[in-house]
Amino acid sequence: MVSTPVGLRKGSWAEEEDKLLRKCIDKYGEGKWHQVPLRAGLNRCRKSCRLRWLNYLKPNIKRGDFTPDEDDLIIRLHKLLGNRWSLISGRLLGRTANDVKNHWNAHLQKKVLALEEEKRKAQETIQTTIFKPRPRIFRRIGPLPSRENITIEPNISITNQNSDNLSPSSSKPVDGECTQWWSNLLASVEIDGEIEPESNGTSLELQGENTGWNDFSLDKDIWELLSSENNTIM
DNA sequence: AACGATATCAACCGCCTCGTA
DNA sequence: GTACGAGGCGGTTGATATCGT
Repeated sequence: MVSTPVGLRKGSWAEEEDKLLRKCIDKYGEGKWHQVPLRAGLNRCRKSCRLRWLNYLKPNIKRGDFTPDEDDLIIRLHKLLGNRWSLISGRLLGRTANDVKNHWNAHLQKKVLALEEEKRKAQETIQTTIFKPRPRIFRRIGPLPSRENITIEPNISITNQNSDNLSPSSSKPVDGECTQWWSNLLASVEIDGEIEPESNGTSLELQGENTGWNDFSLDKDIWELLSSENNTIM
């Protein structure tokens, strides 16, 4: 055994020391740890006595392997609380903070890291199969329609309060932000239409007979989302 | 059987908080 | 307001056990 410069014992506890400490706690109860070494007749520091009692001698301390349920609870609580071992152990009947901490460092940390890595790889796999939104290409066939008031069937009207862009002559005033979005959209129209519009099963082909637009495609989901708002874009 | 690597866990250390004088 | 001591906590260490070669 190692001794401190002031003569206090360190290192593993002997059976006799455990007996003395147990007897002392039985007689005086827990607490007043500064008095325990004297009362018990132990040549140990107060902290050493407290630790030995809390982590080893205290009744109802659960020994043996952690159950899967306990593992699961520790992982969840650690996610919530971080390295607050005393709080975590408080939710696990009979387990000490030291036990939980050791178990985490020896087993669960690796397990959690492995799971996170697995999850990350799975996420990467999913991301590689995601279809990115394609640019919407509008092709004009025929003359541009008047911007005074563009109506997309059935009841979607595009109007603008800004006289520099779309005409204010429409029946309903429009929200500035939405108008800007549409203005930008319209400004991006390919005038000479060299690029063929892409077509797939998820896009919605619309015929704009009255608008001068021969065809354009819009993702169906987006379209439905937009048109669900009373079929009117502001 | 011998040895090194790795895992496990009890114990220690240093710091922080809180109560008290 | 401040100094001090006790209690408590989390990080780290070191001894021992177990496993693989």
